[in-house]
Amino acid sequence: MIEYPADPPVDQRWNRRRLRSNNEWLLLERLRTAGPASRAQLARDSGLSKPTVSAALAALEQAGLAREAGTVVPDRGRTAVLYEVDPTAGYVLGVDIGRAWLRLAVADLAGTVVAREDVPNRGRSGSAVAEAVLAAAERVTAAAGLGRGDIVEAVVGAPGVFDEQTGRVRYAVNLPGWGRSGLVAGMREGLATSLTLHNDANLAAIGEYACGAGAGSRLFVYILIGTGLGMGVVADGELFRGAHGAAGEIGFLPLLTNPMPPSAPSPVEGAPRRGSLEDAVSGEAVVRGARMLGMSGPLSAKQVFEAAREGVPAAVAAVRQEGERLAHVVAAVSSVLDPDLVVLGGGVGHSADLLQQTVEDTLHRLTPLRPRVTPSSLGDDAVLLGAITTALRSARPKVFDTLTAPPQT
Amino acid sequence: MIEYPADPPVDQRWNRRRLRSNNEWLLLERLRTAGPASRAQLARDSGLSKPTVSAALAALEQAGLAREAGTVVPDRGRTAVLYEVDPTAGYVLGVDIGRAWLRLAVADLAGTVVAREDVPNRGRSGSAVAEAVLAAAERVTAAAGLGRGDIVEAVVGAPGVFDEQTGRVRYAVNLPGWGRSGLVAGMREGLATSLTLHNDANLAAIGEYACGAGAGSRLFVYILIGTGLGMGVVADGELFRGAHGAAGEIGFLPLLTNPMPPSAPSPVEGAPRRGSLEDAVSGEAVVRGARMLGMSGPLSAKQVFEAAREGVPAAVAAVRQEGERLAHVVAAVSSVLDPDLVVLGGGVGHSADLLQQTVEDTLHRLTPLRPRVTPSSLGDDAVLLGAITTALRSARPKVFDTLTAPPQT
DNA sequence: CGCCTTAAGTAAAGATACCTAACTTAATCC
DNA sequence: GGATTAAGTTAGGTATCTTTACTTAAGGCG
Repeated sequence: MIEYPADPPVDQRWNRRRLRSNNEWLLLERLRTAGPASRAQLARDSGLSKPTVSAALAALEQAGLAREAGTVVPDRGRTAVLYEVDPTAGYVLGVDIGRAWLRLAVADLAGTVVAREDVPNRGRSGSAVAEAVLAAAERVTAAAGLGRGDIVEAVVGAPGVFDEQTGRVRYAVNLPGWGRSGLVAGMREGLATSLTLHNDANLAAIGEYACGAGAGSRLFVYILIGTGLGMGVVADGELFRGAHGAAGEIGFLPLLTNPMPPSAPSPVEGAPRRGSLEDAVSGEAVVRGARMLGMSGPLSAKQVFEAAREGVPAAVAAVRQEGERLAHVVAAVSSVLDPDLVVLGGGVGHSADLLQQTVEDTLHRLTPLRPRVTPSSLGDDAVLLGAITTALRSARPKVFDTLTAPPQT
Repeated sequence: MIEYPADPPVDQRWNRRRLRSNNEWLLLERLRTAGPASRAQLARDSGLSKPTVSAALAALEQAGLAREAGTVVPDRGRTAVLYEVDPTAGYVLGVDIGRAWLRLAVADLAGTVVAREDVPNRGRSGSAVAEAVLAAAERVTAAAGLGRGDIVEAVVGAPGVFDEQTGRVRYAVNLPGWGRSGLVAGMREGLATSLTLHNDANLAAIGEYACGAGAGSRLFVYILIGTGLGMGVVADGELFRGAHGAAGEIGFLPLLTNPMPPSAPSPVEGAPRRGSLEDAVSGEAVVRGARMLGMSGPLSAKQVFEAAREGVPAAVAAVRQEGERLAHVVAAVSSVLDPDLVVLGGGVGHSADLLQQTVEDTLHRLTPLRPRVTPSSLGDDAVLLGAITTALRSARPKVFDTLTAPPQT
């Protein structure tokens, strides 16, 4: 690292000096994904020679990145010493800023959650949310027995599209004041770590892909139906962002769905556009539909679904209509992206079992490109787990670089 | 290559033995993308030392992959010897199977077309097309002064989605008999090279991205509007395929467009589904729209556009309606993918200048996510150039591996 | 119990490909 | 014609990997 210019050219990564480091990284990744293994085992699997593996593992152990993990006695021959990744080499913070709840969790490098806190969030405005996040982050870090410096990376999920250039959040329809500039910068400063803000539907997609119903899918789509309507796309394990990070903002799809009168005009800044798909498919639309079909009294989407489960005809019909509308969304998305799996999540997604049949039947009518459609398996934790997964992705190489860097003079 | 197992594990690519080879590859790529350069220049740019670069270039020249390209006299100092990629180290074949024309071209490794042939194709059925392709490939290869063995890679573009597993083409709506099994295998055998079949809209997208209007776009969408309706998506320079290679089959979008009566029932196998978007937006729909608005006589889409250019009111109105329908397509695609550029190509795309204003105005009404929309710049050659680009991509590493492989005993 | 077999792990020697430093070559400038 | 500058080469040194051969530690067996 010393003999090369400060800003090494691209080719530099191929240089011999990095070969050692690269092999160490590959061995560490192998340990992480394939579990504990002996040095001889690693040598066989990686194609490296035994002496090389021994040397690399000694260096990794020295750096605090790997550790011994017991021994195993083979059928014949000498006892093998197993090694595993040391998950305590670094920690990450995940935050889910939802309309009703703030959820925070600290996880170690293996992804194990070591502390968690859920805080009610209803009614808070932009800057109050940012302050509440900072306070809760402080508490949850302490609860994990950690200090600030132990958090290598923080990832925050929230509605809207964050624009790195202006430092503002766009399309954050359901969180008043969240679009204000400087909020993210403030949080970043307060946490004193690398912090990134992501769209909640995108993180939920990653969460569901990494630890939920989406595992192993080649092209995975997560549709978040709740207060608003969002979508996250994971292609070959990578989040699909689009040119401006706004991929999946399907609230603006001009679709041919069954008739649904627009919501009443609203003076609230940033409320869903009347007549938009978001307005026609989100939770509140289910309520409107049920009212049109004759239900009365104070209603929530949840109550409509419960009534449908009990067989109340108007509720059943309202749910069927919602299923048909959703099928149009799935059909549109499928014809563009060709996913093999669509997961329905969010408030309405919780009742996806009620919707599934209608969605599948309608889909059959609409298009020959029909992906599998299933309900979310992580429920309300999808965003939080996605935030942790995303944070781990950037934290792991960062920790590796830090701990294997040559000692400074 | 000899000391390692036949099927080397993943990590193997990091081994020292491959370091040399990798650096040679990187230097070659640098020569290819940044043009001729001296060895000292390459050393500065790549971060490798002068002796290493000299040795690598000697090996590349020996292998026939690079060659001297004149000299240059700097302001002061010794004359530098320039090197460039040797484009004659291998050739590729690109084929565009269109409804009206077969287009074939042979290009060298630099992408320069060295022979080309266009053959009328109207009225041929599946197996006749395959035979015509083989015969024309034979002729065009000979015209380039090459034999079979010189063609390293062939890429064929055609409508429909090719399924590697069954060996059949699906959704090839406008090419009767093209869905028959074994056609691709037959062509592969007849050409005696590695041959792959790709969707025509996908290849056109790659062509337009690599050498046309899409250059430099982060997320680029090409919409092919002609006999049918297709789309290709290029994200960060890579084609986006979807889980089953059917991404971009937007003929099945359930969209809310202005009214357009479905085409007359057709007994032809595989004709566009009546009432589908494909049926409502493709070239033939423009004709139907014009008839509804009062135009009569034998009409083609081209003629309607020409009439609109001359100001015939019914034609102008028909074109405006087509523009509105297209805007819905662009709006839907944009809300899912968030592209920064949409290029309109194919027969209708040729008249994109007439459509552009309407598309932009309608888009404005529909959504805040508005990508740039421009007409194709390659016209009818987009598919062919995309095929060549795709073929080059796999041919280049293949040629490199072949020519740098250690001599067999 | 000691010896054989087997497999894990280590030590020493050899190979490769890189870097640095110093040199040679070839051009311009004065 | 010599100084200067930059291209390219030669020679020597170093890091990292592989190979080969060895040591260590376990179980099986006569």
